[in-house]
Amino acid sequence: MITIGKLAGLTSVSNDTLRYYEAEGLVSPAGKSPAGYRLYDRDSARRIHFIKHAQQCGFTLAEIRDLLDVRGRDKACCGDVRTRAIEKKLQIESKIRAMKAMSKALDQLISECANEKRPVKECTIIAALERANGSKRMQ
Amino acid sequence: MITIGKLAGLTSVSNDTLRYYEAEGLVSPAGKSPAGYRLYDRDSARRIHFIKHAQQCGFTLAEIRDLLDVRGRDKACCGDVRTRAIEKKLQIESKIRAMKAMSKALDQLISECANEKRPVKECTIIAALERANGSKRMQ
DNA sequence: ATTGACCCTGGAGTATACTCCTGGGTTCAA
DNA sequence: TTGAACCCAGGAGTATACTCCAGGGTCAAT
Repeated sequence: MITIGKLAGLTSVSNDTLRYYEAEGLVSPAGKSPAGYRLYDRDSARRIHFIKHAQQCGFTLAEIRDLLDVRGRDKACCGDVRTRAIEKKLQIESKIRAMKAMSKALDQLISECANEKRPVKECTIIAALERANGSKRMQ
Repeated sequence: MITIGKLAGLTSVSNDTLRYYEAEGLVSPAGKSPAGYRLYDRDSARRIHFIKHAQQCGFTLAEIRDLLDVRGRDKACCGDVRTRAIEKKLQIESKIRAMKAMSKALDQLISECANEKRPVKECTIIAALERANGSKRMQ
């Protein structure tokens, strides 16, 4: 059983973040000392690592709470987890598409700008952004 | 000169958003009626369209305020705008790379999961996320 | 006994881009 | 003249994931 500071050091998150995770129902200490200090066990550390890695995979804390819940359920099967992973991957790919569209729109704007010295009044980038009905490249 | 509601209708943003933009220094009405109603001109509509399109290109409101500022400066040249567009494109591409890494990590997790019916205790996805030191695919 | 490092609760603050609400004044048509 | 539709200011609320603070208690070593 370790105190909050030790767990924080072990997992590279702050004490505040651990308390925040507890408030959010993600990780609870295994017990409390007589003085009211939080005491964590090994599973707590596993849960923190789980949270951090899931975040790196793009899951929000709410989704991670759900995953942790599945992880703790006896009747749950691998497919329950897999479904969530696939769903998240689709979300991420959709965001990537949106960002690629932005990147492409910017490319167009940048390449259309022939003369950097031109006064801003004649700037093609500004003009393109002002146009009432966005051209095809901006949706 | 049109009232806020008309401009809102013209540009497909809400009255509240227009007032918010004003508070943020993005668009100010050209004047006010005796009763204190905001009165907008044609340039206001152009500015709103500008804001919306720049948002679609991934610029934040703070960056857009800066772009609008450049747009209004006589001494500014096209290069000032172009530089910002290039910078934004780099930011977006960096985000795309991060999201592709997430997508790839999820792919690995999903493909490693051989048996969907397996109980969650043996779930390879859960296990991978718990591992203390993330594997190569998760950085 | 005291010092410093640690822990506690509860609440506020951060960033972004709005949205909604309260309580009131204005404009216009019937 | 009255009612609907519009406008105003000021402030609070939304989501996300923390971070920081005040004011206090606890623990180990000296």
